[in-house]
Amino acid sequence: MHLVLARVDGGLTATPLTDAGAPDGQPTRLAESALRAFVAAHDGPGVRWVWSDTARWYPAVLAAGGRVARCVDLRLGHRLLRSALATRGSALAEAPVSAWDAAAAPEARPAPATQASLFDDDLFTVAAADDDLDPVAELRAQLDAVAGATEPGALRLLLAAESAGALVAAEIKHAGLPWRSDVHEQLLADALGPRVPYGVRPRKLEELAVVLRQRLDDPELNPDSPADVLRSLRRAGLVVDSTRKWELERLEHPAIEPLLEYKRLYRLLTANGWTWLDEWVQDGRFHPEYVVGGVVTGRWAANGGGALQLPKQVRGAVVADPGWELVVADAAQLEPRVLAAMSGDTDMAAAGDGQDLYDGVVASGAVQTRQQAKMAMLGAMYGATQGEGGRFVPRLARAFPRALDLVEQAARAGERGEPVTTRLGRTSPVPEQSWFEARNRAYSVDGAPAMQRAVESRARSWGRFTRNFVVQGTAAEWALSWMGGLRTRLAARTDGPVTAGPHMVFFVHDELVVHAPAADAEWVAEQVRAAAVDAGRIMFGGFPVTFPLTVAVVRSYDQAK
DNA sequence: AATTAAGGCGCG
DNA sequence: AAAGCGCGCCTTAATT
Repeated sequence: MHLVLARVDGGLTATPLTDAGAPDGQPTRLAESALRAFVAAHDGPGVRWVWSDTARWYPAVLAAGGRVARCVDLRLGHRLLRSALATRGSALAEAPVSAWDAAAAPEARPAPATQASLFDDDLFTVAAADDDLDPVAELRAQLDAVAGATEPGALRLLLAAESAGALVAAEIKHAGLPWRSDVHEQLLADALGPRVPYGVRPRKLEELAVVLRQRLDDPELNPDSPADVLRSLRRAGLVVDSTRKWELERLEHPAIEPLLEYKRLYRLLTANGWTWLDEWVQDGRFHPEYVVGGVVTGRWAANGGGALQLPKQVRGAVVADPGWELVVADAAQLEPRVLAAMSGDTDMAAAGDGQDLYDGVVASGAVQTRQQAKMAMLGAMYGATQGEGGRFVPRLARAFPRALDLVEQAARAGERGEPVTTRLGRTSPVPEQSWFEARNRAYSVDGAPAMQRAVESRARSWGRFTRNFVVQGTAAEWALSWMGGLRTRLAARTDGPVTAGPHMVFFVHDELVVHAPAADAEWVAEQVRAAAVDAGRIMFGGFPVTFPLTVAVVRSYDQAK
């Protein structure tokens, strides 16, 4: 059954509906402070909590020590179904833009918890009223759209996975990634020197700056300014177009080594230095705010703190609590495996069966080395035409025609301005109107050749986007299925708050970190693997593709891999 | 003073 | 001239 939560003048209603959306009893009226108890009393295997936005409703439940098994995130569903090819023409897709199309309003932040407010009902405040949103009507519209869709089963999986992901994201933010500030600070001191106030150059950087000015014979050089550095390098007689790392690495000059070191440390300081630590780590936890579906392909984005760019350099500060372990799991060569499965390429799937997929490609004879196999595979999925990647793509196409044909077809569709879809039906955007207008103009009687070249270039660019969309998006669906399944498995282990037992604390596209009591760690590792097997079946049925993981049980994140 | 663009680099 | 995909976020430099 569905239990639809809504906010009405000063309180909440919970409206029971059947799985099909029909009335299933009287709505219950309750006070906001009663939500946690109500959830605890009514949650169960057959229940789906329906709400406007997980990010607005669920934090209050979590803060009160509660949790839910399943939910329907209406705003995420709305966005998927409005744009999906499979629901084109549905009432939901045809309706004018409404409040459901707006981004979710930010979560109402409870006042900082004081000793008194910890026991105050105000802490459980959910969110401001969504007066213009009718979740019951919206749920029915979504159920109707799915029922009339060309592939309702896939869409149901997609919606369930997206909503499960929303629960995971909220729980990760709630629990936080264990973070040892003292370890981080030691690491910064070792690399940069003693802590300095914001705006002051740390000792190690200052020393490198002195060396740079001397070796470039430029006493005024500001190494923080790329334009300044570029001028200085050219004055020293170096032929260089930018100060990008890969370009500098090709140069022979005594200033290059300290310059690269300066840039490396400067990056550490500005991205994950003392300022970051002060702003993002509280009470031994980093609380990443993920944006579910924040990337067009369906990948998550992150808001603040750079959760999806956590440098390997600082992962040593991620340390399990005493008596706990981190279970770090990484899906090996996820995207090529997804491509093999979605294209039905049994040869490519076989290349990855029970081994590193790139090694399997080498064993197939298509290329000579693992590095070539990797470059070629990435090149095929990204649309490389030149360089190391582009060079070996044709060999891959001969060895694995079905897989390569799938991405090729996606690229052609994109070049024509058509949408493409993932395995479960997430649909790519189409180019802006101006893209089509420019194309039509270029191919009309007065289209200049330069104009046509520009248009063709834009078309190929969009084709590379759609080429990658189908693979990256389907991989994101696999990852959502993996996480959602793991979440259910972990939840069955422990009652009570999410953080009482093993729980997810970090996620980066194809990698997961679970914080687990030491006694549970091996069990968790098994569950992580089992969830990956489940995800493969959910997405690709009986197709013989495997999704091997590297799983490590470690004390700190840097010890994995 | 505030906003936008460009350069650059971290992650997958 | 074009150049393998998707992001977020830091800084400096340019613009309003």
